Amino acid sequence: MNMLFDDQQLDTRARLVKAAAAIFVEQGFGAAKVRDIVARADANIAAVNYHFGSKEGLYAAVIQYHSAQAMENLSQQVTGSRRRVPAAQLRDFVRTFLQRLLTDTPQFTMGKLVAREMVEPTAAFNLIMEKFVLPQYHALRAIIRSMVGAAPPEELVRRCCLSVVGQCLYYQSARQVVSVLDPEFDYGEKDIDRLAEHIVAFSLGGVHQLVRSGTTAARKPRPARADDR
Amino acid sequence: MNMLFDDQQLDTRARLVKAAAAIFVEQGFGAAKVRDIVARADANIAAVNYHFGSKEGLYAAVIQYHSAQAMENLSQQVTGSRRRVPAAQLRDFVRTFLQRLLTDTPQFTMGKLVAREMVEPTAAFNLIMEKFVLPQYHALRAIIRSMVGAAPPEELVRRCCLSVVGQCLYYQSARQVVSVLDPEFDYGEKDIDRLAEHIVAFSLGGVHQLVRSGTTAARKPRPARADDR
Amino acid sequence: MNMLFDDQQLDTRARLVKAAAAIFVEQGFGAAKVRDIVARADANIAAVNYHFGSKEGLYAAVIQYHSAQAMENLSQQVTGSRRRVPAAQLRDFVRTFLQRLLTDTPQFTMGKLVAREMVEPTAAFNLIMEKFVLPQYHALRAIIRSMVGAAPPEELVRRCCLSVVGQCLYYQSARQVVSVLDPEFDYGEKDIDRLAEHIVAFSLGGVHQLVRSGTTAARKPRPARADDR
Amino acid sequence: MNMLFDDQQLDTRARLVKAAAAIFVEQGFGAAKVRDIVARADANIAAVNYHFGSKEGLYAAVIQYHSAQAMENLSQQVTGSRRRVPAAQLRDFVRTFLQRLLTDTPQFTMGKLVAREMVEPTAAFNLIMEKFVLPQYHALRAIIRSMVGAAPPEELVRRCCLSVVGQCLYYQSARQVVSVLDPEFDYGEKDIDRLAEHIVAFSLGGVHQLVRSGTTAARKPRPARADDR
DNA sequence: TATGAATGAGCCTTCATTCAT
DNA sequence: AATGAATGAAGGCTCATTCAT
Repeated sequence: MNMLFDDQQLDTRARLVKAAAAIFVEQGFGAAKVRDIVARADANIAAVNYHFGSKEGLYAAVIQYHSAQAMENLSQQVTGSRRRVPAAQLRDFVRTFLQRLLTDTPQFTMGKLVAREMVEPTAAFNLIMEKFVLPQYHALRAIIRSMVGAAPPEELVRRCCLSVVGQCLYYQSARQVVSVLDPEFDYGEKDIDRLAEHIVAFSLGGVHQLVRSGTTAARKPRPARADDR
Repeated sequence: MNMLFDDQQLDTRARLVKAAAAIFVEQGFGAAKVRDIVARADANIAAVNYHFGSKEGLYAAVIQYHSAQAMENLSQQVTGSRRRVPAAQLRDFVRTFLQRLLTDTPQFTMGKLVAREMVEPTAAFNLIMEKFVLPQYHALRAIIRSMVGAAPPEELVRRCCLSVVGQCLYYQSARQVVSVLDPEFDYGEKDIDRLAEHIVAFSLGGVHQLVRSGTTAARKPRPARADDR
Repeated sequence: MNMLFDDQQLDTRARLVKAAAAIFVEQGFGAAKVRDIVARADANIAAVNYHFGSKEGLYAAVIQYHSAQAMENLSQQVTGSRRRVPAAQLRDFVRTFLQRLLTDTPQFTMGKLVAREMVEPTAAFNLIMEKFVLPQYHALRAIIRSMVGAAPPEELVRRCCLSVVGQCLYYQSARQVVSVLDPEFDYGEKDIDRLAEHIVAFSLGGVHQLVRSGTTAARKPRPARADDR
Repeated sequence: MNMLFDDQQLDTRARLVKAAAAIFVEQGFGAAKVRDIVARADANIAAVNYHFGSKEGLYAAVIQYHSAQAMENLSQQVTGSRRRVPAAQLRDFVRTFLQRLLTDTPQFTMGKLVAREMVEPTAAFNLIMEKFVLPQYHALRAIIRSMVGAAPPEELVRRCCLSVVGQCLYYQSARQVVSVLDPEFDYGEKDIDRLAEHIVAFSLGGVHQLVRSGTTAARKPRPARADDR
């Protein structure tokens, strides 16, 4: 049911948002030039000011435009894997997270833009946090919590979340490094799936290890069980 | 052997390199202004082009200037922990890596600059890779390899390395996010030590889990064997 | 005979003229923005060019719209004080002139607009001269002439007129200066009345002095004669 | 002793100030374009920002540059006519004031700029008041006060000052009107002298009339005389 | 060797006007 | 008759670089 849009059929406003998303992702807010954006959108230089007030306004519009859809995607994803075991939920989360982050299809631009905003915050940082980062973080935290039980302190859960997210984000933030260390990794669907498997396995091992060892202020480490994974 | 430099005693060239390092780390290459750099170095506006040819040349000089010392630091570190068990070597590596990345002392600027270069590569990317990233990567790879033995494929080792590095780098790249999710984490020495403990424990668990499960993307984990870990 | 207009009942054209008058007076022709005018008139951005051809056309329309009423006002005023002695006529003239210039009621906008046009002429200058300035000037000239008799040359009468007008206009053109030199002068009705008294008395003294001394630029004032004044 | 400067011999900074003074006087601060100024000064577009920070900074520099000389001129003028009778002092004041206001020689630019600032205040208004307006006002007030004695209230003196200044300023602010009403007045030296005579005579008559009549808030109203009005 | 001045390309933004419906 | 969108010229300003001494 994916409609194919010819840019010609979109109005100027939509073309600007689309072009801006691509260029902001490629170059970052500061380095992006509105002249490049309007050229790509086949619009007039003054159109940005007319529709969005300023370059910053356009940036905020890009975020707002995608946030509704992103929220829905997340809730679908959470709902869809709610009845599965925690490890499977984690697998779903990581795979989807990586897809959004690494896939080059235009519908997944936001992941890259969000990643950029984490590394190089702009005035829209709070908006990004609220609309994208925190919802995803809470989803992940719920999964991790369901894996470790109620006993471990919040701090342990939080650090495990950040360890998971950090592993994923690295492949987006440090693409160039990855392409040097692992030239065969071409960010295709298959690569991403295998990477997801790795991160999930690594993280499951990490989480269980922490629960077992009870470090990081853990109050009651539970004994390891045979079916842990 | 740490010489104390009074800025007044440094020549213009050295003052420029020092000031540039600080500002490039704070703002990135693109956003840094040479006027700010020369102001901080108490030098003339034309000094950058005179001494280094261009803003890019100054950036390269900053990297070159620090690379020798960095190499030495790394080899000392590697030598120092060579006789310890792999887990302890990993602990040393992670702790040092995090210190360089997160500590605000001026002598550790390069870690942040390298982190920035991974996320936002410039013309100096290759130089950075060669002088900083690859040496550290090889050191980490050797540690991981010594943990898993000769059997597991190179791909598994590489991914474990990136999982370790990704966890560390996230705390530098996404400082703003961390400060929202964990406001009490203030990047002090104690915080960094505890964080290192977490990442080491998490990563040991992850590595062992992957060794247990046999391959990077194996669907059917084999039963754990006695000599695991 | 003052009709009360509800802005809602005026058509776009009339609302534009009204809004434009206010904004042109406040900011001058050059600094006024048609976007502000149409916003105030609750009209479309294209309405100005549609109805008046251009910003300049709107400005001309504002002047035209008010000129008919202004002419009538002046003739009423002249007729009303025709049978009084010249000094009383001058008092009427100055008081009315100042009221139009200094009072903030919207029905007296034109005085301020005319004052602005004198100081900063635009393409509409000739229109303003013909419709507003010259009629008033001729009225004032007639009063002065009736005070000095037929003997004094036209030049003397003209300069006296300009001296009277200059005194009045200063309080409009240099409002900011007046508010510094005389902070208690708040352009209220009472202030304006007292100011009119001053200017009339000062000007009567000036005119009589010049008549006594005989010529405009006499170097050696002749002794006063019995029939002076 | 008037040195002739060839613009080529002035440095960029001075050429900018000179060109800016002329253009600011001609067009006002808002309408003046820095591209026109730098073209006239034969300088680069970035020179304004380099030397003065901004267009506003250049405007302030123009004022500052002329203020020192203006202060000195005024004090010389005051000293020079101190021993003369008040009427002669007034004649000196008005003549000098008019010359600065109306003469087209470049050394007298400030008068016109100050006049413009009174009518259309900018951010530099306070500076202009302090450096130009108030000193001249105090000089004039002293002259008027010496003419009327100590008895009349300050308000009367102030209004007489404003009446004198208003007459003078009108010939600058409303040049276009004057050129219509009095086409032969060409702002030459002779015209200005005769105008000064008129304004002085008119004002002397005005001041004396007011002292005689004791109006405008006089504390002790004298009994009305038969020949009043 | 080292500097303060000068340069020009290019940035975001503003604004009166025109277009297409 | 009237509108919202679109236009393009032009504005002030920034910045790495080069010039002239």
